[in-house]
Amino acid sequence: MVPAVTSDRSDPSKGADVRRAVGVRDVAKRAQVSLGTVSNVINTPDSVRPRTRARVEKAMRELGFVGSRAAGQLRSRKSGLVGVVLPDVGNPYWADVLRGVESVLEEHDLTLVVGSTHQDPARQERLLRALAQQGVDGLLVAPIDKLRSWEQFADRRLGVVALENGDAPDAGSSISLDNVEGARQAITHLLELGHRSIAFINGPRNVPWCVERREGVLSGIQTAGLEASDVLIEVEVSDLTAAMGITATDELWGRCEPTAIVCANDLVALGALLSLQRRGLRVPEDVSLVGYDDVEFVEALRPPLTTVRQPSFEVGVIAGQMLLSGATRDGGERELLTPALIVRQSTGPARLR
Amino acid sequence: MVPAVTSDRSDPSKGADVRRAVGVRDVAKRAQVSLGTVSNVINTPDSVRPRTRARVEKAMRELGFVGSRAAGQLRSRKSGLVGVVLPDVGNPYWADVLRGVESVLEEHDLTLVVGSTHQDPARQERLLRALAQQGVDGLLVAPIDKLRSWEQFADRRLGVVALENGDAPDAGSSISLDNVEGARQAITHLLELGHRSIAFINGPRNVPWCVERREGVLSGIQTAGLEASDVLIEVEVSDLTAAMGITATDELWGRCEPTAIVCANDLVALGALLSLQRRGLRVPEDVSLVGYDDVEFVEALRPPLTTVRQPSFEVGVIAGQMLLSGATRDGGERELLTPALIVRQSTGPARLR
DNA sequence: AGCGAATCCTGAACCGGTTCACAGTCCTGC
DNA sequence: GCAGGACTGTGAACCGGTTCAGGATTCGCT
Repeated sequence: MVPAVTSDRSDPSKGADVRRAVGVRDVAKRAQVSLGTVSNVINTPDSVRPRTRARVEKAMRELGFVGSRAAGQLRSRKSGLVGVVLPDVGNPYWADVLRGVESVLEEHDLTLVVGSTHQDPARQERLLRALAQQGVDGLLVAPIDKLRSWEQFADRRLGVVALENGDAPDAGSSISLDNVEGARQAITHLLELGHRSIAFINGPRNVPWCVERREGVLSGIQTAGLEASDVLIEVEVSDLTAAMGITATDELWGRCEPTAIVCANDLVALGALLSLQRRGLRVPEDVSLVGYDDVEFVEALRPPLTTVRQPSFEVGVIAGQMLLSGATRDGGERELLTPALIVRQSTGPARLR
Repeated sequence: MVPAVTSDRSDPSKGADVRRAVGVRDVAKRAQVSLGTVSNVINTPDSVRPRTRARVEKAMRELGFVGSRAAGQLRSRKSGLVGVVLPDVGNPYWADVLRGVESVLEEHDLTLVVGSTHQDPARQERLLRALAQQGVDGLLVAPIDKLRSWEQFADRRLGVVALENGDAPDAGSSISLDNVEGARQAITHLLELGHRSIAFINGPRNVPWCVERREGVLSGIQTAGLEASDVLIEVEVSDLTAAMGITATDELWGRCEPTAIVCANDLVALGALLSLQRRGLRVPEDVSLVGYDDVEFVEALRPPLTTVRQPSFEVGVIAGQMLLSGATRDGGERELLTPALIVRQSTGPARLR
C-alpha cells in the first residue's frame, strides 16, 4: 500500500517541518487510516466504527490537532458563522438581544460575528461586505437604512432575519416591535398630563424604527386634536448614546424650555437626565422625561424612568430560532410584538408657566 | 448523472451555471488578464498599472465579485480575524472596552469575533477552540481562570494580548488595572466612615481580578488594624450582573444586615440598590453602597453611586494598539493603569446600631 | 536604434478539510 | 455455499484566492 503519494509533504532534506500545523493527513497517518476517515470522525462520527474512531481521536489528541475551518468551508460551503449587525452592542438593550440570539445559536455550534453600525450606513456597508467575504451562513441584521444590500445573503444556508425592519422585507424573515404604538402611548401619556411643549430627541431619519417612533408621536398628537407644529420640538442626534443625549439636551435648553422630553432610547434619556440635573432642574417637577426600551438600570435612576418596555432577550431568542428554522426563504415568517408603556416617576403633571 | 468531471466550470449543457459565486478566474477572464493580476489588484493595488487595475475593478464591479476570505486564508495563512474574549459584552464596561478595541482595529481591516465567557471556564474553552479553528490572527482575552489554554495563540501573526490577567502571562502582552489598589481605596473609604459591618459581593474565585479585588479589600481592613473576620461578610455570585446582584442582596438580608456593601462591579451594585430600595432601605442613610467600574449610568442613579473609576475605552484602545504593534512576542509589553475612587452620594457615615 | 534595468503580468502549484464514487468486509437468509 | 444488502473505509479531485519564479513590456539613456 501507500504508493508514495504525489504531493508528499515529508521533505527528507529537512528534519521536522518547521511551522506546519498538523492536518488531517498527519492524523490519518498516525491512526493508520485514510484522510477521509479522519474527516468522517470529525463530521459524522456515527458513520465510523467505534474502534476506528477511538484510534483517530487518540491520534488527534496526541498530535494536538486543530482543524482549519477555512479549508473545510472552502469545499463544504459552510462556515459555521452567523453575522449579527446591530445598531450598538454597547446599548444594554441590544446587548440583551444579542444574549438571546447567543443562547439559541451557541448550541448549534454557530459562531457569532457581531458588529455595530452606530446608525452609519457606510459602517453598515463595510460590515456587510466583511461578513459576505467571511462567508457567513446566515445574517441577522437590524438595518439602519433602506439600502437592502443585505439581500445578497438571502440564499446563504440560513438566510436572513431582519430585526426592526420597518416595512416588510423583500427577503428573509423579520421580527419587529410596534414602534408606532409604543411611541403613541408615550406621547399620549404626556399629553394627558397636560404637557403642551414637548421635545422629541430622535435618531437619524434613515433608521426605520426612528421613523416609526416619530410617526407614533405625530399620530398621538393628532389623535389628541392638536397640531404637531405647536406642541413638538424635534431634535435629531446621530447616535443614540448617553453622551449624545447630554449634548442634545444642553443645546436644546439654549433654544427653548419644554416641559417634557421624549427620547428615542433609554440611553439618550439617561443623557438628558444628567444634563437636566446638572442644570439644576428637577424631574418630574420641572421637566417630565420618557425613555424607550426599559433597560435594566432605568428603574434605579433618580427618578425611576417612565419608559416603553420591549422584550429584548425574547426578541433575540425568536430571531435566533427563525434563523435556525430555515424558513427564511420564500417570504419567511413575520413576527410583530407589542411594547408597553411603564409609568414610573419621571413623568408628572405639566408645570404651569 | 453529470459525468462531466472536467475542471472546466463553463458547462455548455446548462446555460448559466446555477449557484456558483464569481471567482477571481471569472473576473480575470472578463478583464482579459491573468488570475494572478486580479489577486494583485486586491492585495497590492500599487503593483498594477492604473489602466489594468481600472479594467479589473470594472470587471469586479460588473460581476459583483465578492472574494472568499476562506480561500485566501488557506494559502496566505491570514484570516483578518481577531478574537476577543470578554467576561460579558452586555456589561457597559466591557462594551466600552470593546468600542476602544474596535476603534483601533477596524481601520486595519480586521474583523472582530467577540464572545462572552460569563465567568465560565467551559465557555471560555469552547470559545477559544472555535477561534482557533477560525484561524484568528490574534487574540484579545480577559482570562477568567489560570488554565492558559490561550497560549496556543501566541505564535499567530498578531499574538495575544491579555486583559486583567492577574500575574504576568507566560506569553503575549498584557494590560491590567491595579485591582488591589482600587478595592483598597473603596474599603478604606467605608472604614473611615465608621462602617464595621461590610458585605462584599464578589465574583467567582477563579477570576483573577476578583481575587485581586478581594486582596485589596482584605489588605485595606488589615491596614486599618482590623480583623477581616470581624468586619467582612463575603458573598460570591457566579455572574456579575444586576440580576445576580438583586438575588445576592435579597439572600444576604436574610442572614444579616451590614451597614455597607461593596460590589465587584457596578452592575451588581445596581442590583443591590434595587434590592435595597424594594426593601425600603435608604442609601446611604441606612446602607452605604460602593460599585466598581464607574459605568456611565451610575452618576444618574438614586443616589449617585460611589464607585471606582476605570478608563474602559482607553483600555480597549491600548489593548488594540498592543496587538497591532506586533510586540506581543517574546514577553511582550506590560501596562498597568491605576483606578481612582469616585466618591458620590451612595456612601455616608455608618448608622449607629 | 540598441541594451540593460525596472516594471508589469502570467499561470501552475498550493493551502488543508470535504466530497463521493468505489472497494472491501461482515452478516443474514436461503 | 453464495447472492444481496448494510456498513466501513479509501483517496483523488476539488473548493478559490495567493504565491512566486519566470516571461513579456516598457522605460531610460547612450
